[in-house]
Amino acid sequence: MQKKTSDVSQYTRDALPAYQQIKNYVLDQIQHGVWREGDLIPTELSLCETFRVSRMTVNRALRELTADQLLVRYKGSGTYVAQPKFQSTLIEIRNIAQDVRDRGHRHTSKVLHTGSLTASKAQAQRFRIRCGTILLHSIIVHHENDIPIQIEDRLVDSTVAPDYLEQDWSTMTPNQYLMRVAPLPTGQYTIEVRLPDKKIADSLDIPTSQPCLVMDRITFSNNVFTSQATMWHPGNRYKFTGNI
Amino acid sequence: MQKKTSDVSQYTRDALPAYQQIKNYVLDQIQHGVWREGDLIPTELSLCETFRVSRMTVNRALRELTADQLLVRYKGSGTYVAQPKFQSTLIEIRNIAQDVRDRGHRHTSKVLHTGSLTASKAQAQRFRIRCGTILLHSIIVHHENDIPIQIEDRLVDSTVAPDYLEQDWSTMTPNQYLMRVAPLPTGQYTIEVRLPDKKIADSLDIPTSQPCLVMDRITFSNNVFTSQATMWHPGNRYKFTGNI
DNA sequence: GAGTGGTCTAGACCACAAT
DNA sequence: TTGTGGTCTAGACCACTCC
Repeated sequence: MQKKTSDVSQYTRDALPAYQQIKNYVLDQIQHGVWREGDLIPTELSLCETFRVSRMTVNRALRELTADQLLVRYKGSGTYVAQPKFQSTLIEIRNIAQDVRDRGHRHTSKVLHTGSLTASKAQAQRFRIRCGTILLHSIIVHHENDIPIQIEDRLVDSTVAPDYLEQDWSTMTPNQYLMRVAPLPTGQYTIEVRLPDKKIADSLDIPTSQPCLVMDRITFSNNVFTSQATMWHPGNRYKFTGNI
Repeated sequence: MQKKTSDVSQYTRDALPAYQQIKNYVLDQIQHGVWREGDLIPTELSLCETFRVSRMTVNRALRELTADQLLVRYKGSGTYVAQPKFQSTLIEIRNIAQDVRDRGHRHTSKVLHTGSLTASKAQAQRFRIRCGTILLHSIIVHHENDIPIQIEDRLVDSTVAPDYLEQDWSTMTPNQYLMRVAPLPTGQYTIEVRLPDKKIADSLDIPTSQPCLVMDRITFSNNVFTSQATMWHPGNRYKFTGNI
């Protein structure tokens, strides 16, 4: 083990191309929180010495990670860890009523329920975890300017985030928290139209006859299950927007 | 003008990096139909001579286009124009009823309307085009196993695809066609819940009281407006799925 | 064996940022 | 002025495909 320069022998052992080994090294530094958002990372020449390769090889690794939006690079300045892309997918919930209005949105949230349970057989299969794994459960209503915009029903793997239920959701959303403890999320989602039950309708301040936009999302970090969430939005007031 | 090797002087004039000039050249050959899906394109060494650059520069251009899924490359064989990717975004419409069923889906489509119009002031602003630009208009119903799954109401810029209305939609969807004439699409979309009018409801074989999942999408290719589409899906039968 | 893409080197010149 | 990333060269060796 060295001090200033990390020991990278674990990355150079395998038969992968050198540029891929460097990419894996950088990815791991970010994923394990050694390098955080906005941090300046080693220069190309520094990585050349560390990995004993030419500059073009390091350049390719860093250029590809930049194309993947994991790094940002500035000529004359250096290479930095990028801010994570917004919400994981297409999410960015727009208030139809206030679409034309300015900003100054005030976000508040209210915890309706917290608890824990053990994964059922169906959940275990769907989440690719062992049956009986402890899952932490939260139901939170999010408001924008005192208007409910989302009910978030979420399950979190307790082995990934044992302190999940102790967080203060007035200063941080579950998404923000999970992006920190489980970066580089992958997963699947569905979007559909559903009618809310009485409890959900009341919490969203809508009648049970009002169809909702429902997003269901399962996320993994490093191929390990992190969280599952079902998010309900009143269909008369909100829509999803995104970029391609 | 040359014969076997194209005249590429129009690409090498500007001050762009050499690898970008080569990328633009390849993109144009595909966009203008000179090179079509599955075609073998010139080798790296051939492009080195054409553009008078080193192999690493050509390699970078072709490698980036491969990462963008526009080309596929085989060691020992050559570089080919890729088959266009499916739907542009997160789309992949699942039939809830047949979710568990096998494949063997049969896709058919029926053209409800075609025509052309000139861009209104609002459209011109929204699409970033000049007022009065000729837009080609189509309304198509897509069926899967004879069940209507989507109404696609689309506007296409006639300068990008003047022969749009002459296509045979039984062999190709508008999306597939547009991917060929305008590769690397970018743009924005929204997803919302809406009630269909009588005409849309009838075409989708649902009552007007059935909420629909509606996706609206504007696409640009090379920062030039290509197309806008509004797509209606019956909310009781279908949902969107995707990966993060 | 000839041709292809996949990777890599050890230099180089440049534009730009920080100082 | 020094250090950074952006680009480019003119070679090289390799694995693979096709003949």
